[in-house]
Amino acid sequence: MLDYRFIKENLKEVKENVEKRRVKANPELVAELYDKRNSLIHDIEDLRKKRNENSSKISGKLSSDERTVYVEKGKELKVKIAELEDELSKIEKELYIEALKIPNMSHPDAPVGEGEEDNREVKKWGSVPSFDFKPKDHVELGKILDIVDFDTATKVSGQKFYYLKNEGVYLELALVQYALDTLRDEGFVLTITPDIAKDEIASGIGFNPRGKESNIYHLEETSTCLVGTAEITLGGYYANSFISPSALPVKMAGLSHCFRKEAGAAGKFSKGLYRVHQFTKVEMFIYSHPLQSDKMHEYLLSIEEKIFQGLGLPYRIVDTCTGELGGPAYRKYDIEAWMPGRGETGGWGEVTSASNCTDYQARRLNVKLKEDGKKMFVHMLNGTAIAVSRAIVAILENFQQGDGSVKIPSVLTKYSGFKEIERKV
RNA sequence: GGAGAGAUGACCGAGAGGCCGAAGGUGCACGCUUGGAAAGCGUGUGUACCCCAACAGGGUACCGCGGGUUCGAACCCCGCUCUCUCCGCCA
Repeated sequence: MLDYRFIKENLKEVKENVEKRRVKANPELVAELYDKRNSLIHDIEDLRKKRNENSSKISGKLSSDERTVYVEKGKELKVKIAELEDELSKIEKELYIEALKIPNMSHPDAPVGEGEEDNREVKKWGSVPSFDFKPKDHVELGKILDIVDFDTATKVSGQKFYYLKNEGVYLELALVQYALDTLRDEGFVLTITPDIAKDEIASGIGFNPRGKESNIYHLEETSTCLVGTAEITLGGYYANSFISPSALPVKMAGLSHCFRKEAGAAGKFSKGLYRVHQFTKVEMFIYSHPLQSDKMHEYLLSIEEKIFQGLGLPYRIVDTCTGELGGPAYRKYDIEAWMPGRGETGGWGEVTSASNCTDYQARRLNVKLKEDGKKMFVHMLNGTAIAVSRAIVAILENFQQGDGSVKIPSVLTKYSGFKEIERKV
């Protein structure tokens, strides 16, 4: 979230940004509530001061008459204070809820726009494969290679679940290892994170753990949820703490499962592995000095590129437009890999996303840094190293052969133990 | 899951209704001392928010979290969470 005072003092800019982001939020109301809150606090503190003075008089030697007077006075003050405190807590609740709706400010260079079509393509890498046969999509390939089974998963778990089978299993593990090795070499601290997190952590990151629109699964009778990404568990790692400036940037990688409800997300590009309720992902996370975060953002993107270049997958980089940034991001780069099975002629499909969330998450999670006696919130960034299910889509579809077999990127073979997957049916 | 013990500032640790934002110690910072260092001495050393031009000053709150009792609560009462020990269960 943004700082209340910042909202009030930069009302014009915040309003403009809300427009750019295409979100429903009311910065003016926040500023108003903030003022109301402050004046209430002022009054309450004043009364509390009186109460403290009054009660300290009672501790001295007093006649019983005097004593009674002060006690009565104290009782009066107590009632008044309680009234104002009730009012304050209402206002604060409202203020908080309203402030939460306000998105992060946007990077001046982020393209302004509404939807996908307004994203700015900043780079293309590799060449889109041309086939001398009609390429299959990954669903069909998964079936004939006998490595992905949707039908049984639908019976057992429901729609948008899948079993990985046979080489599919090794393919997932190989991708994970490849990503982890890459990140280890980059000096990241490797972790396997919990797949469950407390609501307060999830919402600190910017996920709404409850509610119908929420994309994440809340666990009944607990105040926890299944993580939609390890961004949550990695971002919670340093919640409520100070990080020493000399330790920055803190670079962490987290392997986790990701669970997403994806309610109402059915669509033409949602088939197969592209949009599923559960997948495995290696996530990168950086706690950065505020002055370094733009640079760290580029760094995360460069690692993502390295990983996809290593896999030999053609991709493009997109600078996400303001309407698509989501609440916490200040700027976001997506990598979209070429997916020949997408639509009639193939298309780009998002495989990674790197966001600079500046201090938006750190403020709620209370992750600070003290430098020269000054305290500030750290900047938090996240990026996908490998979202396994989507990487599999791209690999199967790009590296398919005329006979339906699929060649495996050479960087993976030392982990997978095979160079290609042969057709089984 | 059952039983017990505990949760105080960066850390250790006092405290058992008003004199406590909190003794003492350690650590840390600065200064003195020294050829230099150690020791020693002195001073300082939490967080958040509000007022304010002010990292000058003032105020309020915070002793795990949330309620309650009281004129007044770190201290009393209730609920919760977490940690430790023992038992059970178990990959």
